Amino acid sequence: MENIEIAGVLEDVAVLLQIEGANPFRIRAYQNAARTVDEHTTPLRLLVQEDADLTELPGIGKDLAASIRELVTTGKLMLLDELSARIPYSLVELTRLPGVGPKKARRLWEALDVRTIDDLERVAADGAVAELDGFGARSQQKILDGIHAYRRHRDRMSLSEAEQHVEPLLAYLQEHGAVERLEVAGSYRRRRETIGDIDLLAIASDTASVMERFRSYPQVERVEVSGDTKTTVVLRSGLQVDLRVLPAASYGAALQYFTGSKEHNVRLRKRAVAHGLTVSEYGVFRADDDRDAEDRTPVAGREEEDVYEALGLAWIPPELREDRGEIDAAATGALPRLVTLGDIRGDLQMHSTWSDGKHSIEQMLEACASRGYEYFAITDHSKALAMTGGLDATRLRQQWVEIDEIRSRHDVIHVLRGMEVDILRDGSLDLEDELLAELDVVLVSVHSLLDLPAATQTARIVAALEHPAVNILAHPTGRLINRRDPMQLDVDTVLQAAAEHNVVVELNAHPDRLDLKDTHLIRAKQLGLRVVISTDAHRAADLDLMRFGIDQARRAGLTPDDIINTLPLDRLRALLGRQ
DNA sequence: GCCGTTTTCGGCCCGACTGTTTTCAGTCG
Repeated sequence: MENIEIAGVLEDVAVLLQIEGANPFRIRAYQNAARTVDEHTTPLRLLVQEDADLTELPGIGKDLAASIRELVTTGKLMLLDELSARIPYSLVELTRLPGVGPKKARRLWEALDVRTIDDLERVAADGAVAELDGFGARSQQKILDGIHAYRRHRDRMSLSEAEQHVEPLLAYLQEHGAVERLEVAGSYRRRRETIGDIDLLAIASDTASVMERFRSYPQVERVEVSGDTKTTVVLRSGLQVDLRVLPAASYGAALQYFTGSKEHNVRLRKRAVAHGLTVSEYGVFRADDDRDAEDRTPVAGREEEDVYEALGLAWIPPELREDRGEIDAAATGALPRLVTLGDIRGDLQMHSTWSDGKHSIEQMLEACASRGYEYFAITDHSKALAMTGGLDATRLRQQWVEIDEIRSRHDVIHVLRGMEVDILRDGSLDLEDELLAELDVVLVSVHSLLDLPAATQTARIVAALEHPAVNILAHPTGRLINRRDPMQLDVDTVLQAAAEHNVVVELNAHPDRLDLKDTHLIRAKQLGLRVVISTDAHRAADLDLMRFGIDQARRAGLTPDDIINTLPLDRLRALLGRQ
């Protein structure tokens, strides 16, 4: 059982406990444990095998350690069986509908025998929900709308897609004269790979007219909530957007609060309490200040930096705000100097017309040069990927002739001879050793047989990494966000093999891939691995996707030193030299 | 159910909005 599955079971237990009306702190303990498990970079099943002490993990005590052990060894959890004997397990899914929480799920079940979303849709359509105490016609309609939306938008939107909806909205709001300041907070600002909804914050001289303009945005499909300080709309794209208009004195506190994450904020508030302070979206206040809210004088709140400073912390970049140790680092001056787009000196994965790229090597060179790069690698596919026009030995040598000719005409930017070589079924490489030895940079990756069993897939990739010519493992898990799950793979074993054989792991910057993901990159860094951020461009414009890779790298706390394509060419070449 | 530079018991983060309430519960972030 993988960590994500264990975490899922613990989350379900928490929901069932909520429906049952259990002690809220016990519920929170399960939620916290689920998160710890989900974020843990090594599979807990390995720790269980080694008989490691699970109570060393944050939020895991004696009972939860035993539960995890039970899940890993038996695949089941007695507690869950007991709970689902009393409450239908399917009520858990019901609580994922907007407006339906544990209490309402229970009421619907007890009064109307609703167990599934389909049940709920039927009784709501019949009008039975509106008759229940605590429900009405509006909440019944909201439930029906929620079911519709749930089925339509089960997946979170990718960050890049969300940007395409948010940027025009920002421009539209900025045009309004009353808007003095406007920013996106939430997971969008933290640059998470997918976005649930959008949190906008604004300072405005005339709140009501800004809210009116927001509600009138042409892309608004419906208005969910509209009050003095907050309006929520749903755009035609299905994206929910909240706008909060705030006084300038609390803007920084609100920006901090609504940027989150929730876990980061919980940790921050606990720290505040320990310092005799209290933090809310209105500011930092002294805990002993018991005047009415509007009479209190904030210690800080106007700027986000002030909020952190009041708590004895350096300002923390939003990408790090996931409660993964960043608050301690900010307290001790140990925050990493995160990589930026400006640190990048080249791009080490892209395709040309020699295989499935849309532009010639010369055109890619011009595009890289215009982005200020010192070098780039042409890494067309190998022959196993016939559908992409993958290169065999003969055509690869022909490509090198063209590269040599191009090199002779350009001395500002350097072209590296590379290839994205397919890893075959048995872990061998799709190119002869003599040619591999003549390449400047060798990427290997899996494009076929993505559904092998985990042990087989892991062994296949590890075997490829053992080949002495390999420099980079490209898009290691093969996932496509919201479209294709990662390969069944023991990522930790693969990373350890990469470390052992001096192979660099790729952070594929394409927003549909972002592979490796942030937690994997954190683990890679722990193992001392180096990372390359590459766009995998198939056309010149794709080179601009680099920034999504930078976002993801920053979320993992990576610095320029962790990333090989921040190196100047001579040091990069030395690093890529045969091991 | 977890946790401990006051603690092994007694805490555990905070506020807005909605709908159905006639003073507030539930949900959400």
